[in-house]
Amino acid sequence: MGSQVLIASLSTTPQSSIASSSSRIQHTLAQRNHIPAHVYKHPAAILLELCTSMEELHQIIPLIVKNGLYEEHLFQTKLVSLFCRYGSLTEATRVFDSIEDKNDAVYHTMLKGYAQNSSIFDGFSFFCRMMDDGVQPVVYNFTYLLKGCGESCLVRKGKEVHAQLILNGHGGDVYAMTCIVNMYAKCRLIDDAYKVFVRFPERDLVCWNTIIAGYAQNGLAGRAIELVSQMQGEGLRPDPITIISVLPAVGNIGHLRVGKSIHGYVFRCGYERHANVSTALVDMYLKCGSLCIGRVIFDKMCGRNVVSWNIMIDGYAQNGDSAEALMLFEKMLDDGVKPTGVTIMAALHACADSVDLERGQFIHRLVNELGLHPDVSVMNSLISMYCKCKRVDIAAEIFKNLKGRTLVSWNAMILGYAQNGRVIDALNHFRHMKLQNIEPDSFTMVSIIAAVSELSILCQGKWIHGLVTRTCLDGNVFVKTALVDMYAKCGAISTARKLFDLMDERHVTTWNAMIDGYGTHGCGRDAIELFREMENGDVKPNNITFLCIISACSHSGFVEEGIRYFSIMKEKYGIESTMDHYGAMVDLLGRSGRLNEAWNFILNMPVEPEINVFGAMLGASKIHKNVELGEMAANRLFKLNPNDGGYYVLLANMYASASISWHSHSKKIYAFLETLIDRIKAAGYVSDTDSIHDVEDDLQEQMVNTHSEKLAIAFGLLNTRPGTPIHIRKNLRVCGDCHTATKFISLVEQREIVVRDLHRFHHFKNGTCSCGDYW
DNA sequence: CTAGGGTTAG
Repeated sequence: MGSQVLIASLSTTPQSSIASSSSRIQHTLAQRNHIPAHVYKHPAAILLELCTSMEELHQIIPLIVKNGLYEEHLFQTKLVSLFCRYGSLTEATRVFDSIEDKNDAVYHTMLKGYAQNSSIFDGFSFFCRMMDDGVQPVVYNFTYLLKGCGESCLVRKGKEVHAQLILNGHGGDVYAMTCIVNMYAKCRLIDDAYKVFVRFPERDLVCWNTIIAGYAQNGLAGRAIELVSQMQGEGLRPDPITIISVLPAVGNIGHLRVGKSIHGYVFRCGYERHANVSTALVDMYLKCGSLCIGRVIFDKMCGRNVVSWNIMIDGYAQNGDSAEALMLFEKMLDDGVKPTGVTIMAALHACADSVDLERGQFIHRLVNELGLHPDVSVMNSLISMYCKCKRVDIAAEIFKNLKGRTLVSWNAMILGYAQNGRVIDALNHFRHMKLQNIEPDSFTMVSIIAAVSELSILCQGKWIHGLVTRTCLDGNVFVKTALVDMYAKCGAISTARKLFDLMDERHVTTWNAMIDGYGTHGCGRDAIELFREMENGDVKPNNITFLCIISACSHSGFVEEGIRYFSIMKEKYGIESTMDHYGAMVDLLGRSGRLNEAWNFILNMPVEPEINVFGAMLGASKIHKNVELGEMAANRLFKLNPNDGGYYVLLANMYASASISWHSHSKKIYAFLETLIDRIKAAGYVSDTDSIHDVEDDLQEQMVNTHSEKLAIAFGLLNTRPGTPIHIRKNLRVCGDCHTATKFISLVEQREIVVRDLHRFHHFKNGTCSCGDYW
């Protein structure tokens, strides 16, 4: 605006009146005593000082040319500098090239432009040209290059500059050496950074801040905090930048006590007026899990910027409070704050968590309006959101059109397919990714392993294990956990345990996977033993751990133990129950036959029971043939969701009629099955028609005898060598008759048969089942 | 032209 007035007046009024109106600027310029007064006093020089955008610059240039000032070094250098600042290296270079007698200053300015606005390699090329042209570099020229080396992680180049500086006798220059420390830290060579730092003859606040930020950014939070104390021991007081550098580290290790003491210091110094300091405080509290304190600071801070909003919204999203995250996001839009890519990613995260497709699509439109579609990270978040909302089709379309896909994009898609049960698509996508020479990472492998686990096919599982080993990703704790889970899901529970035992580092999900594995295999004792081991270790159980252990107790009939776990969850670990925990408890009580207790448990729940709770009640009523409670549960179920009620009825009917008659070998299988049934009947098997009603008597036996699991076992026996264990997977609960029949088959055929049903594993061997007829 | 340090993110 100031420039606009000046531009207007420059064309109409004498120079002197304009110059007198900007005496402060003129004074600054006058200090540059090597510049002739007629140049620095010229109004065009003042205009350039006030210039704030490329548009204004383009308006000023004709005036400079018209006044014959274009030949003056001051103007040439200033133009090069401004073009660089506004990001146009082309125009800067055009001005630079047109200068016939270039002075050192314009070389230095051009170098700065290249180092900051172009690839660091262009910076080095220009540096070489400058040397060839006989221009001697000054110390600060190296600092431009060092910054670029740090940003691009170019250690080799950085070390060259380091050597150059030492050779030129700048080893004691605090400014240059601080740049070196920063460069090593950014290149993740924090030890090298520290070696340079300790050799400083005198340490000022800036170099301390550099090394503190270096440790913080390299994940060494404790060391960063330690250095702040050390710095204070040397009589230096942390400034806002020290605070902003160290707080993320405090948050990362969740050290609330240290965070609070820093907060106290900030308060005493009055630093909370700095928006960035308050923002860093909010971030720290959120990362330490103290959402309320973070929110209070956020609500009363002045000068909230988009980063503050982003941190707050993401804080809620990360803590699972999607509703509050989205509420805040809308408030931000209402306040007229323009979202950035980070905002959008946090909001999409919240949409995905709450499976809110409608809002997700609104944000998708917003992405286009804001012109954020070239941001690959934002597009990756959209892919994840659509996958989570079961719209893999839309996600795949976005992926197809995505320019500059990253590994994250591929991972999001693979995970999406895996989570939506599209195992084949997941594997195909993985194959395409490798064909394009994109190297998988631990995230890729976790998704692929999870997808393969779905199949419950042991040989596939072993194949993926081999693949993981070949890609050298088998050291990652999450990959190993996925493998433990996979072996358990493929029925190889002892292999799972062997892998678990071999792990030197275990995450809470690792324990959960193993406990759940024992649970679904009916090894309740092992699950309880493992939980005890966990309680004595360093890893704290979470709400999923309790879900696994309660369900393990349920599968093995350890009702009292299950009840105890449910109570210590809240009392000892302060973990609140979710709807899944209530469902697991109803299952625990109901399955063991304590149906009235289960019903009372539902009536006494502090929150409204949802579908899963009544579903468990209905299932238990069915097992124990309690029609009265079963109907009550079913009624509540239909009220909550009529469609799901239909699903349950369908489930019951399908149970009796499922078959694999489509199979090409069906005739052969049916014939074989007939002889098999005869053989097990000879061994004492009696067909149970109890579970089928409304069908004519003579058809009943035939229907039961052709249940899908019997057909599948027959298929397995026909197609594998004698003695090979047979793995069967069933998406419903195994029926009583099939269970009995399978026991007999395992005896007469001398085969180990592993059946995975909707809830658990059954290991049949020599006429008995691992579930002890309890499931 | 005339130098060095900082915050959000799968």
